[in-house]
Amino acid sequence: MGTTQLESVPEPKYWHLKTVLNDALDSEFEVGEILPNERDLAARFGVARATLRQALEQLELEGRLQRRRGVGTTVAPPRMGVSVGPAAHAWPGAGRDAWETAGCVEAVPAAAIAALLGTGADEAVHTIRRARVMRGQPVAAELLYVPRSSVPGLSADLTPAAHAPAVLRELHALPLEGEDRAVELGSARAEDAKQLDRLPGAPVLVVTSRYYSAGRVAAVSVATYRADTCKLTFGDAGAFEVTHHQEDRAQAS
Amino acid sequence: MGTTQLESVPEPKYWHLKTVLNDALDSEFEVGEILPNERDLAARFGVARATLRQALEQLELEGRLQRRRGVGTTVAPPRMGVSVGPAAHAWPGAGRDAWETAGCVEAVPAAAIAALLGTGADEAVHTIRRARVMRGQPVAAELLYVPRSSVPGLSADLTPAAHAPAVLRELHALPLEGEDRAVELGSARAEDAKQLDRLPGAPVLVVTSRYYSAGRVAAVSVATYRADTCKLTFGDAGAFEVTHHQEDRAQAS
DNA sequence: TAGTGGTCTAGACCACGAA
DNA sequence: TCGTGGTCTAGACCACTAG
Repeated sequence: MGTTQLESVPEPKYWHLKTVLNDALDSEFEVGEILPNERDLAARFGVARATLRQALEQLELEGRLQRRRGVGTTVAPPRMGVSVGPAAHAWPGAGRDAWETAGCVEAVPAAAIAALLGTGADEAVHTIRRARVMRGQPVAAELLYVPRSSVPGLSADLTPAAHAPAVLRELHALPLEGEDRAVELGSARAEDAKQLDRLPGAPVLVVTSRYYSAGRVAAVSVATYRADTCKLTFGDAGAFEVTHHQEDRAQAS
Repeated sequence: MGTTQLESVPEPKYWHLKTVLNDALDSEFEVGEILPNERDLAARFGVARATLRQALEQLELEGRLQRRRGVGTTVAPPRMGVSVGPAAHAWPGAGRDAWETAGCVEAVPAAAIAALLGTGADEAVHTIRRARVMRGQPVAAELLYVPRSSVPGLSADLTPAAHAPAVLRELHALPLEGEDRAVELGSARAEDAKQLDRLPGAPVLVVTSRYYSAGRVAAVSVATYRADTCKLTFGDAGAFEVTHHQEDRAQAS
């Protein structure tokens, strides 16, 4: 036939639904506004609830929606730009960063962490758990590993409350020579999820950083950022001022 | 009662299933090996196929599995470390990077891109579509936006084949003063998905870069990386040599 | 207690890839 | 043609939040 193909690859329902909802969010809803519940929405669009949920899941992954059990689905604000350095080479937690220390223990890290640190397989290191907070929301859960050899001046007996601050103080006194970073997609484990106020399995951006001093790795940080609410920024120039909504429209066009 | 709670928060089946499968992948399967099909696996674990798929989806998101329609589910190799600069300040595509130009047009970009570039809302810019290939696999689809004012020396009439190389040549001749970067989670649109050999909606890491020259934004790049197969690396030090499997075990411990 | 999202089931059909 | 993963349905029950 001489006619053009109408739809050689028929679009899945949930994909079309996602587009429709995305447009509706731009034109008919305000940030923070609550959507109709899933059963009503599914009925309104004439699909099964599971199909609707497939569309909602994608929109949540893209940071357009926020869903909370027992509450409802709300329109998410634009993603927060979160600087993850290297902003004028600095030790983690130095400066006026909103990091909150949640605890500190000395423990043998996982094999992969020990490999990054260059420590022995059975060597205990200072392990500091921290939370990063922006605009009153937790955005990241971090585990900071500091070998004992990096902070030799540490006094032997410390109260739990004094432990983390003392390690950080010693660490910040070292000359920082360089840093390394890697970013990959992961899913939140139970402990991190709790700290991030999300369910286990929520998508996160895992940032693994190595800090160098005296030609060695002086510390390693594994920080898991909420992928739905955060946009990680790198580099020395100013933060991107474009809003998330504009970027979405850019992608859609 | 004086007994401790057994499970105040009962673990979802798919979550437990994911753990079991993850361990099995480490101990009983080789990279590239094909798993039993979903119907058999579901029956073996005594769950519905949808529940099994929920576990498989998470494992695929974490880069442990690769699923292809009509073929089957295979054990994925460790994620590739992909450098996304700033590696000795360089224009995109300079050096021996495995970028393949797919096309080039002059078009008015989306409003968000125009805002990043600082161009007028109706101003056409050179738009180059490229693919980044590593180890024979496509890892990223990129759109590179170059305003006409950044490459004033460009001859007016160019054949389509000569267009992109000419723009890149002019761009690389400029002095690069700095760069900006942001990383966020997104889902692949149809065009990018095709280029990445994935289905639309596949999770991607969107890297937005601004390149500065003469105090202005000389080019903007929006690159979407396959989130399942890529680990983005930043910084000047050598690449992380830890394998993905080790990292997974580190997370799990 | 009522209403929300989260989990789970047992089916069905479709699109794709390989033989 | 056959087996695979991808989509979709119409239910059900559970966990959580708020009033």
